[in-house]
Amino acid sequence: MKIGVLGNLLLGLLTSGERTGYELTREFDVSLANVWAASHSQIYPELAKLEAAGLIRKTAAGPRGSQRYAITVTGEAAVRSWLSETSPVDSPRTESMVRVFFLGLLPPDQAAAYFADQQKKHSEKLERYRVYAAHCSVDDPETRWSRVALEAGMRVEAAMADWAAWAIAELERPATP
Amino acid sequence: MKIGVLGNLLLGLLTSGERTGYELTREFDVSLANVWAASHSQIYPELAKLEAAGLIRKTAAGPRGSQRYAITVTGEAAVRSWLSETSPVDSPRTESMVRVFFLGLLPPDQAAAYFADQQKKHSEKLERYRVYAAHCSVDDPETRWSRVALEAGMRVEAAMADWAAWAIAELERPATP
DNA sequence: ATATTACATGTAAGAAATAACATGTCAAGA
DNA sequence: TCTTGACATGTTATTTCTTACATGTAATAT
Repeated sequence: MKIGVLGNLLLGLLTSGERTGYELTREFDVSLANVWAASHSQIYPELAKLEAAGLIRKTAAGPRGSQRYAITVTGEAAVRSWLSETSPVDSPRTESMVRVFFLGLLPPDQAAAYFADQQKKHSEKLERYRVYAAHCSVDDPETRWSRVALEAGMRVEAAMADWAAWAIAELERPATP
Repeated sequence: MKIGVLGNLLLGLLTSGERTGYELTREFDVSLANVWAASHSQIYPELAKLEAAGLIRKTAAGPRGSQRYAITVTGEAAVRSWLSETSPVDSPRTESMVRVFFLGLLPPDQAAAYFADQQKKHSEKLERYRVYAAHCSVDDPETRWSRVALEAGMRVEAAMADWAAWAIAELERPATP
């Protein structure tokens, strides 16, 4: 039974305490969505799979038929081994960058509009990250790693917003021979 | 017959001239792989699908059973409409950032080693981009959009390399109360 | 009372992606 | 001649992801 990134991500979350599927889904919606998106229709079956593999187990049943899951000793070993014995493989699927390659198919004003839109989106995301980062600190063991991840997000969004501004300026600039 | 990002990407490439499946595959390997990865086992069936939809057509058959494809008028209309009438949706799948959230499960030296590894990888990628960017120019209509995309890549890789260095420094720094 | 919203968990169908299997051509060098 | 490597195109099985369908509970506001 092979566990992928989503499975290990769920295991990782459960190392910091028990959760229901619903709570895990919400954690994806609010913070994890920026690095790895997943909807409840993926999460519930994955939890069932992890349970079948003995990596998590059900603890108490809550109010509205909610099921609380806790990580098992085997599960903790699995997530640790994933972290220390394998290397991350990022395979990019960045539609917004794909489009850049084909902007020549659009009239120049539409190409410029594309970058303006990108600049806006990245600036807004940067702003959201900044607000969130205010609640985190590398000195707080609770929020330390979120803060480190946010730092990457903020730097990347700032870089992308700057890039979009650069692109707009470059497109306006008369060609230098 | 709905065309996804991969299909539109292939159409986009074919707007700049006829290609074989093999040539398209290589273009993914060398440059496009940085924004959208695809292997030949995805590309060949997708080409068949695009042909069935009348968006591309076979032209000459080359040496080793190679098939050359050209975009049709319908195909060009399709890729233009994709560019102008839809917005990009980037859903992140960044395993390397996922892992950051769980570095607390590893001993501190292994966490630091993770960032050192990330710094190395991003620096190396930046270097590769720089080499490639030397062959491109925004003033050259042939390489203009590659150059713009590369600019984003270089800024992001630089930001990520800096981030990794920052993270290492932060982890070494004694906590400020 | 009733309606709405948030809580809570699933399944099913289809699309997309990965890894593996499978086959064959042509050129260059040993 | 033979072998290696680059060229060239497919299929199959599996996993992963998205979208939509489907159901029901508890709290709050009207």
